[in-house]
Amino acid sequence: MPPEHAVGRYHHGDLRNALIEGAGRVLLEKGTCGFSLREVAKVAGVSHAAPYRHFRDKAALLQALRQAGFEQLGLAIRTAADGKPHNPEQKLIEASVAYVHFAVQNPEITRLMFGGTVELQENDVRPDVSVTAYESLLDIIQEGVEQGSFRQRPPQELALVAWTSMHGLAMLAVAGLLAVEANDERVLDELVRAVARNVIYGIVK
Amino acid sequence: MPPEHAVGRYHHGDLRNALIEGAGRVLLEKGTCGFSLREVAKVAGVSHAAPYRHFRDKAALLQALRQAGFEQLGLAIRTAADGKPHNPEQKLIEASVAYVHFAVQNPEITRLMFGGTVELQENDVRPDVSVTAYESLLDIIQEGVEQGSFRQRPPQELALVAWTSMHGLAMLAVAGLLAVEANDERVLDELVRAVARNVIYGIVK
DNA sequence: ACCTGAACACCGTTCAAGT
DNA sequence: ACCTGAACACCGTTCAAGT
Repeated sequence: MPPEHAVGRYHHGDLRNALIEGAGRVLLEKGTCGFSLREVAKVAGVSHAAPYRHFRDKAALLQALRQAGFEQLGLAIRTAADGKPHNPEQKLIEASVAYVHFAVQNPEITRLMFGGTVELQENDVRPDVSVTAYESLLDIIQEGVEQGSFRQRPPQELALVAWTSMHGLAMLAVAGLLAVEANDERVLDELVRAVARNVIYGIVK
Repeated sequence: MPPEHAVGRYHHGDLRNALIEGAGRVLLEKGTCGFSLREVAKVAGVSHAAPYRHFRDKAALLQALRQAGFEQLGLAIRTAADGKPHNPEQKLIEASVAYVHFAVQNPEITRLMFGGTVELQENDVRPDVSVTAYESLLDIIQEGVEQGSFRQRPPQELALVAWTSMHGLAMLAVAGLLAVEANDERVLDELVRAVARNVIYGIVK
């Protein structure tokens, strides 16, 4: 008789969530390449074959982490943009800061999300989730175009420019290729704002 | 007696270059995570222990590939910018196209270069090489600032904006997150040009 | 229904031993 | 000086067998 809220011995309670949680920890300390299903199983206190009852394979478990990451990032962007009553320009800047923040604070998840290492299985993947960041930007841009502060161009085009630039900054920061000390949050924030302002106001005179 | 231009049997000729060459092929078909030293050895026709005479470990071999990638990319950018006698704006656009082209045509190398998977060993790595792309852009920007067509801002700031945006575009393309069919070169080129133009001319009216 | 243990074909790395 | 083969501690995945 198994129930009674996670009984004395292992039949487990609910593995699956324990696996996802453990996978997050393993990913954090080993990185995407060093990530091992056997270690996740050990962390969760089950045999190395047990995870296969809950995930088709290693890639499926990583996908779960990836999806969660996309949702977190989307939320972070929207929260930043809706924070205070800004004009579209300021919203765009705050969204950029949030984007880069997420990346720098979750480098391994970010690599997993955008590295293309995990093959996006055609099956049960909703690719629109991965594009949530872009869509949040699109909303801001649309507002700016409508109220006339942005150029009269297709919003998708402008949103791509904004996405592209904050994504590049995030990726360079994660890769450690920015001259800035990435751990100094103040300096990084100012860098992000400077880049975003330049994107908004352009490079030419 | 070993010499006489790579004699009959294996003492090898010059392994090391054979390893680098084989490693490129293995990386191409297996990706950074699937990349295995034992397979490289097999491809080169030697025992799985032989590579250790020439590279400290697996990471060192990958580093060699990474360095080569940075040099290739830098060259591609400079070639594109110097191609025809452009003004700085056009140079920037052509450099962007070259950057994204390199990424899309060498996705695994690009991931290796910018993924941060290989720990940059403090030792014999010249990190400036990795930044060659940025410096090529800096040259173009400097020219634009001096002749007065770009804004009167620190060239490093403007170059970071340009780098950031083309890098982001390249990374999104490699990750397969652009709505565009990445194999349609024409469409991708136009997308790159559109983004670069927007960066140059800004988003606001 | 959920988990285990053994098994298979792979890894990276080291080290004595061969030429 | 350069390479091999065996050995060790790891992998992912499968499958019969246990509760």
